[in-house]
Amino acid sequence: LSGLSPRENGAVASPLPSAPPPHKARRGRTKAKSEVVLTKQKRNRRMKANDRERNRMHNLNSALDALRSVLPTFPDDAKLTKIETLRFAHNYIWALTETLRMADHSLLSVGQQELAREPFRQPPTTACLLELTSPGSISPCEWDSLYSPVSQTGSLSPTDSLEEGRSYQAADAPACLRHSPHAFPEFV
DNA sequence: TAGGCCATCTGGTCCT
DNA sequence: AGGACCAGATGGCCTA
Repeated sequence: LSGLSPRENGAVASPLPSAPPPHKARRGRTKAKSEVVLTKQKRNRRMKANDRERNRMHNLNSALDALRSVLPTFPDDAKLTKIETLRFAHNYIWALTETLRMADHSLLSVGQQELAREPFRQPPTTACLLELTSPGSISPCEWDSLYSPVSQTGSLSPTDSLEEGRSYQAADAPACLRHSPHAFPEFV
C-alpha cells in the first residue's frame, strides 16, 4: 500500500554528506530524520487503517446485500436502503415466527384430536411446517388475513418510519411485515 | 434547492 | 503495537 519503498524511506531518512562534525550535525539530522519517519509512519498507518475500514464496510454491505436477496421483494421494487433492509428483515423474521407459531398451534390441536384415535403418534414439529410457511407459499392476501389483527395496531409498527409511497409498501408486502404488533424502539 | 442516502476519511476506544 | 469497531464529519449523487 505504502508507495514508499524501504529505499525511499531510507533515502529521506539518512542523507549522509561527506564527514560532518560528528556530534552537533549528527544530532540535528537524527532529530529531523525521526520526525520525517514518524510522519511517514503515521501516514502509512492511516492509509492502512483507511483500507481496512473500507474493506470492513464493503463486507458489511455484502452482508446487507445477502440479506436483501432473501427478503421477499419484487423485481420492480427500488433497492431497499440499509435501514429499510434491517427493518424489513426484522419484521419478516417476526412474521415467519408468528406463522410457525400459529401453524404449530393449529396442527397441534388437530394432532390432539387425532391422538385420541392414535395414541402413539408424534406431534408435529415446526420443522415439518417450514414448507407450509415459506413466503412463496402464502399469497399477500393470505398474509393479510393471517395478520389482519396485527395491522390494526399499525401505530406501533417499526416500519411506519419507512418512506411512504414505496410500491412494496402500498400493496406488495405482506401486511404483517408492514405492521408488526410489537413496538421495537430501536427500529422506530 | 433541500433532504436523504451513501462512501470514505478520521480519531478515539477497546481488545488481543 | 496493531487491528477491529464505532461514531462524527464531509462531500457527492439523486430525487421531489
